[in-house]
Amino acid sequence: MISLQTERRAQPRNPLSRERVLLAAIAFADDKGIESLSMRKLGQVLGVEAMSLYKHVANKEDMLDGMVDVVFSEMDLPPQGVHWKTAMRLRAVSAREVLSLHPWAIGLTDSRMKPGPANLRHHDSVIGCLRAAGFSIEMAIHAYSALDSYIYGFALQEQSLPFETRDEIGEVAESMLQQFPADDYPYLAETIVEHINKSGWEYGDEFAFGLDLVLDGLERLRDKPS
Amino acid sequence: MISLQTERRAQPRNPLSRERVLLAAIAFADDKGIESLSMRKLGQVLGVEAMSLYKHVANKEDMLDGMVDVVFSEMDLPPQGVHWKTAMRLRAVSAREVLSLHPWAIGLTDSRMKPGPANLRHHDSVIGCLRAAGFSIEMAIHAYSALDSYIYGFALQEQSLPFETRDEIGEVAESMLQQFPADDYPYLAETIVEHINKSGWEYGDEFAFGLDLVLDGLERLRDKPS
DNA sequence: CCCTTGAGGTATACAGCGTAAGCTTATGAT
DNA sequence: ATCATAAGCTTACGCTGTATACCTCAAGGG
Repeated sequence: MISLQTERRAQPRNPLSRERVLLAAIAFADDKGIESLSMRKLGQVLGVEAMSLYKHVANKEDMLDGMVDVVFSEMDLPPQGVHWKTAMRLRAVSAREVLSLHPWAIGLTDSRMKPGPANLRHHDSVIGCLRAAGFSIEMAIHAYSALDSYIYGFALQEQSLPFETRDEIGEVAESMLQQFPADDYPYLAETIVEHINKSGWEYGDEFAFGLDLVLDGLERLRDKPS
Repeated sequence: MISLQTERRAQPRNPLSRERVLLAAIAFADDKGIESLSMRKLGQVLGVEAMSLYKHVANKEDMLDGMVDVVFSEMDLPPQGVHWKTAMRLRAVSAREVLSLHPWAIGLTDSRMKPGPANLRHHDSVIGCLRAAGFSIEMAIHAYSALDSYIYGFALQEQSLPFETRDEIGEVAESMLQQFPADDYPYLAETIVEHINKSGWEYGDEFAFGLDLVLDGLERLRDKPS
């Protein structure tokens, strides 16, 4: 009896916490995909019954919100003390990197309606960087909207590509070209055959092109009234 | 007996079809939200048992794919015979419009992995427009990636805004400003108070700004090697 | 005209889901 | 040692997608 107690105290169950739940859920989603993340399976991973999770999380929606905010907290904020373009580029690259590490996050749009503290902190920091660089409030809003649209849109497209590695591109391209008569979509076929399928093309490399397009455009407009 | 048969023939049950199922599903999702679209409820709307739907649709995933392709078919293709910038602007505006009419479509990223014919047709047409305007294959890929990232990203942000009408902006802004001490996110607070909450600001108006930013940038780079 | 046939629709059933309600157990303060 | 409280467990309910087997009925060939 007493020995049992001491044994138990020797290895005390370290209790769950909201943070442990969120981190486990993120790891699960990264690994097996968000669509197969269920409360029961997550409980199993944590050595716990499903209902125990509800002591640390209001419900699944709340858990997803929390997961998204953790993801936001992983993104670098724009560093201070450097040119605004450099700062914006660094935070954009970091944001894309994080979003591609957690591809499920971009799809949880419900969660973005209730932004968590990390999300708000991120927004504030970006706007602050732009304002400090001399952007008017109006231009800062324009700039933020344009940049974030591009970043999230790129992450969304990257995630929904039907291939993940370079090797897969060839297979997918081939099977696509077989499916349609190749005359139905001539330009698409040309693009695939002539370029995508050759050389070391990777979609990820496209990110910098569009990002610089937006940043250069913003620089030109910075001081114009709009 | 015979009269019964003739009566039945007078109003023959017009059978379901894949198209009718898809259109009803789209209407349902537009109306009640994609998250509450279930096979049983959809069957109910169509006056049919849930399992009947499976005669016209392989499974729910296939149905969602089909819905997304219908949405793509609603987007205007870039018109021929006008300046490429005009054509691109028109198709971009149409795409955003369609995506904001069917806000659920942008989140169905799984479906974009198996693009339907309307989706492929759209891609082909856009690439064709750029190539005809003198873009190299490489530059056309760059341009397409940049434009679509911006369009989808904007649609995604627009959808995940916590307000839908102008009136709601004020309420949301007020409740947000109350929630955080206002010193935590000073720039965010400033932006909300000084600009967003005033005047006739609407997020939708931001679309044109970023779009022209990208289009102008592309024009400048069109003939450069990359 | 009858009979077959196959497509369209139904009935039933099952495993898995989120989670409400009430219970037991472990922990930390008194 | 006691006891309040937090952590975890059990059970149960209504909902989901869909496999399987069945029924019904209009169309076409004999």
